[in-house]
Amino acid sequence: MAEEKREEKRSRKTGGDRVAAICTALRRAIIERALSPGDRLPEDSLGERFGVSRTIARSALGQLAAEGLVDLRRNRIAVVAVPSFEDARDIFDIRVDLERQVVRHLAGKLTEAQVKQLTAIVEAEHQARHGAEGISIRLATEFHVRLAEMTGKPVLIRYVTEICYRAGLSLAVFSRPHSSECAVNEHLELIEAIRTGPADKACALMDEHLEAVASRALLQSSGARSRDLMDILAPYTE
Amino acid sequence: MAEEKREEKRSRKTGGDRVAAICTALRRAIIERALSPGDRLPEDSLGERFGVSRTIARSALGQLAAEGLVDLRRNRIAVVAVPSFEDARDIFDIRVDLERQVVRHLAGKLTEAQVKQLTAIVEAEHQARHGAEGISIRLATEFHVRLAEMTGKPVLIRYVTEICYRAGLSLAVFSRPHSSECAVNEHLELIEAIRTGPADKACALMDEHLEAVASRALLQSSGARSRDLMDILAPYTE
DNA sequence: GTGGATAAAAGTGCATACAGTTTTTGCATG
DNA sequence: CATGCAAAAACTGTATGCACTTTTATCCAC
Repeated sequence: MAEEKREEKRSRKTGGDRVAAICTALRRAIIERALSPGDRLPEDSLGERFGVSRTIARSALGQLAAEGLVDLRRNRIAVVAVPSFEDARDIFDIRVDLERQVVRHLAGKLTEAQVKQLTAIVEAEHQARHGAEGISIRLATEFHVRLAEMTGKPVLIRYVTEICYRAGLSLAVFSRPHSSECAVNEHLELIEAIRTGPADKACALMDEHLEAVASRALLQSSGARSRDLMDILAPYTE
Repeated sequence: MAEEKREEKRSRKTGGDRVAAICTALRRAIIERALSPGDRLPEDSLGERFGVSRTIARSALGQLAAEGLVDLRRNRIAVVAVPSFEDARDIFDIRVDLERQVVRHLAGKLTEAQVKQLTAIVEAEHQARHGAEGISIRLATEFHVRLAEMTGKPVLIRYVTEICYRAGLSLAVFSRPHSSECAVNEHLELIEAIRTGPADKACALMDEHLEAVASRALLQSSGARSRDLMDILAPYTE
């Protein structure tokens, strides 16, 4: 069994950045909730799963740890990060600022092609609305990431992308199943506001949207799933 | 010569995160301008210099690349990143937002000990005012990083720290020798405003301060040192 | 059974070896 | 004397091996 060499198809010569490939796969698995906060990510298994050595898997984990998606402690197995409630709040605060910048740069400047691209994503969100929840969340994230990419500003893109993924992970911890995304309409309104509107108006709408997402998830359920011993035992300690 | 085993003193047993040690050293070298944008960082030399294998050096470079301080391209030697002018501008824009958050959280809440700590840094800045320029820049950066640390918010601390280092690197590219930091007084005023003042006022002062630093460096010298072939040859192409 | 020592298993930390890829150097040629 | 071009040197990409740590499983006393 161990000797099976599956996936030997690809050229295997100059494998175009396999670390990045693993990162991409894991990011997606995390945002779609195929992986949950706290899940273990042993280097061996990871490497075997992707057909690479531990070296590569380890490097990918390091990268994801730098992005705040993975928790890496010395001599310990890596785990999907488990953001605290405070972390989640801070992540959303920063996200608001960053995305406001995105909107400011884009307001009134979207090309027709860009509008079409964004609308397509929202359309996909609409389709996925009753399917697996993970897909909805991924598409919602993709909407914001794509928006950032349209600024063409590498630095801004990098930070927005990272913070969006972290926000998605935070939601996995603190939002309960069905409170997540009724936000499809809000995305449509956003497109319209950015396309036509003055920057201030569009920014305000983005603020509102993000604050709504955060509230739906964070405020009302602060610790809904927080399997913290203290909370669980609270009713019993009298 | 090659066989010399210097630095064999330390226990060598369970070296407490040597990757982080290298990162710290390089970050500091970069911010102090001992390393300049574009300088080469071969894994071998780096490893030898720090008494570790290429594995560790490589990992450190990966980390710094994730922070935007190092440029890493496949099969190519790593170099200290060379931010473009647009990057620099975007970095400062993001910095303003992040540091505004810091100030907002801290306004009116600094303890006496914290004020003392900050004042000590500014004092050191004052001392270093006529010494090596690199030291001044490091201390100025340290002031902002320490401020962020006082919020106790890990996420915010991480992003502010990273963006401050990137800003420092940007200044290395775009600010000319003596335009950098006359900002010692501004730091003192900031401490005072944050200690006493209402959040809005302190935020405004921080905005002003950062905008001033950016202007002194970025606007007036847009490309002063941009050793871009196109610029250098422009006068000759008629 | 329950607690607890202890040995096996599973994993990480790191150096090293080797294959493949630039980059440099040295040399012959026009 | 510039210009290719080919061989050597310098580096990176990745797998693997071994030491050390943590976790899990085992077994024995009580």
